[in-house]
Amino acid sequence: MNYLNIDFLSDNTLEAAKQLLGVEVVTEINGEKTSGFITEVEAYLGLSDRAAHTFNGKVTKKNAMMFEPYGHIYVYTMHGHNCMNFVTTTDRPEGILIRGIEPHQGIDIMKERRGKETDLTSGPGKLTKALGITRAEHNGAKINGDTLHVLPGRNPAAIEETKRIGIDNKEEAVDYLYRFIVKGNPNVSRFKGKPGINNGWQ
DNA sequence: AGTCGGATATTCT
DNA sequence: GAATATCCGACTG
Repeated sequence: MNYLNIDFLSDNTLEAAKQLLGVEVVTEINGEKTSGFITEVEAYLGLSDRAAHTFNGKVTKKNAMMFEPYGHIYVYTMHGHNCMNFVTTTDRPEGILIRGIEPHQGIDIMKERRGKETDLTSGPGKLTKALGITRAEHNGAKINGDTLHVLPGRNPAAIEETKRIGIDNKEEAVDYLYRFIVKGNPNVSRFKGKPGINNGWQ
């Protein structure tokens, strides 16, 4: 398979986050293949970012994976949901939260896992469930390893930058424009309005 | 269309 | 015992 080269995750996390938009994420679990194109991401910049789990270099058992080199996957649970991050850089605890994808392969399987027909992957907890991402299987795994890989996918027509979601009590960090979405794609958190032409893809 | 609150489970203090 | 990078249904307008 021609997996996507992920060396672009090694340096600048904000740039890497934008480049992830449109990338196809594929999981294959018990022979069931599911995938989707990334539509929404958020960057978390380690030491200096008050909203990050690793702010000020805090290390816990939960966030230890953020200190691994780029290409590792960090999965944590909260409120009973899993959230998936791609770890970036080699020397800093930075990463990118995958918040939304557009379903592509195995849509029927996703509907079954989600127990509903719509809004399959428009949020970080939703897409991990649709793709079958679990802490036990995927935390600490590597991108393009046994359980998850990425393919080139599509290109966004335009990228929109917004404030991040769900960090209202993080003081100055609430204003950072570290959330990137495919403009006009409905598979993102709190989508309002009408989808753009071709769902915002080129 | 927008806001609100309860459910939820794992980790950390 | 508190906190949390969420989700969904039930309200109101």
